[in-house]
Amino acid sequence: MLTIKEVTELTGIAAPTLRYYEKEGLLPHVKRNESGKRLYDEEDLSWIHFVTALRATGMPIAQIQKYVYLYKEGDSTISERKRMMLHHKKEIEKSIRELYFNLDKINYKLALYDVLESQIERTSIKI
Amino acid sequence: MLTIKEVTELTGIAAPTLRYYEKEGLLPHVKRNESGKRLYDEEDLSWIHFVTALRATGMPIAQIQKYVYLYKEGDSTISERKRMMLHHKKEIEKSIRELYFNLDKINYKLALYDVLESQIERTSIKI
DNA sequence: CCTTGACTTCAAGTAAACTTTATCTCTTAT
DNA sequence: ATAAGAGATAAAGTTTACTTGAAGTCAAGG
Repeated sequence: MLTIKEVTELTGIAAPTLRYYEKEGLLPHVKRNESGKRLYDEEDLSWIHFVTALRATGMPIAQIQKYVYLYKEGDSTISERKRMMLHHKKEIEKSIRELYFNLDKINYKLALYDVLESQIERTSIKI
Repeated sequence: MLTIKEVTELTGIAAPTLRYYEKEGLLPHVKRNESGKRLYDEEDLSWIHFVTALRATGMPIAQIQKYVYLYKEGDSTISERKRMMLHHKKEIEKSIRELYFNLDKINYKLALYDVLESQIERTSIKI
């Protein structure tokens, strides 16, 4: 069982953020010791990693809340949770496609700069 | 020359957002007619598309402001602008890599759901 | 004992990027 | 001549996701 400090060191997530996630219901079943301090086990850690992956891929807190709520409901919600993940997978793939699409535009801009710089170079030689 | 309404229809960007971008200095040289209404030409449109690409790839407004400021300074800032674009290109590539990395985790989760569902199916058949 | 350090809670504050609202002006169709 | 519709400005409001601050609790070390 890890303290909140150990978890911040292990995950890089700030303690207030961990508390915030828990308060918002993103981290089910985090335990406490006798005096009320948080204790994280392996399962908590894997929830944290999972939530982090969802956040890093743009899933809003509210949607993760809903997912965790379904998780708590038990096995009867498995197909809905799977549907959520499938949908999110498609959203990530869409984000990646859009990033590539816009990356192309940046690369085009960079190519223009190459042309511009070589023009300036040639001009300088002429002078 | 297009009115702001025509530009919103062409680009899908709301009029207040176009005004906001201009006020923040992201759109240089947008002209006005005699009565003060905005008129956009081809160059304005390509700025709008460029700014949109930068925003869609996560560049903050403040950084775009700086870029446009450099652009207004003239040719002497070409190498710095190119450096900015190169840096941003690397940031986009990093985002893409991170999305793929986290997509893997989602796919792993989905695979778990497949296993779970087939288990439930088999259990049902047994009963 | 008592102070220090690591927690706790709750409320308020922050940052970024828009968006909305209120008020005003101008052009045009009736 | 006037009412509607498009557009302008400035200021305030909204949303999302944290982050910070204030105030209190508790166990351990000097």
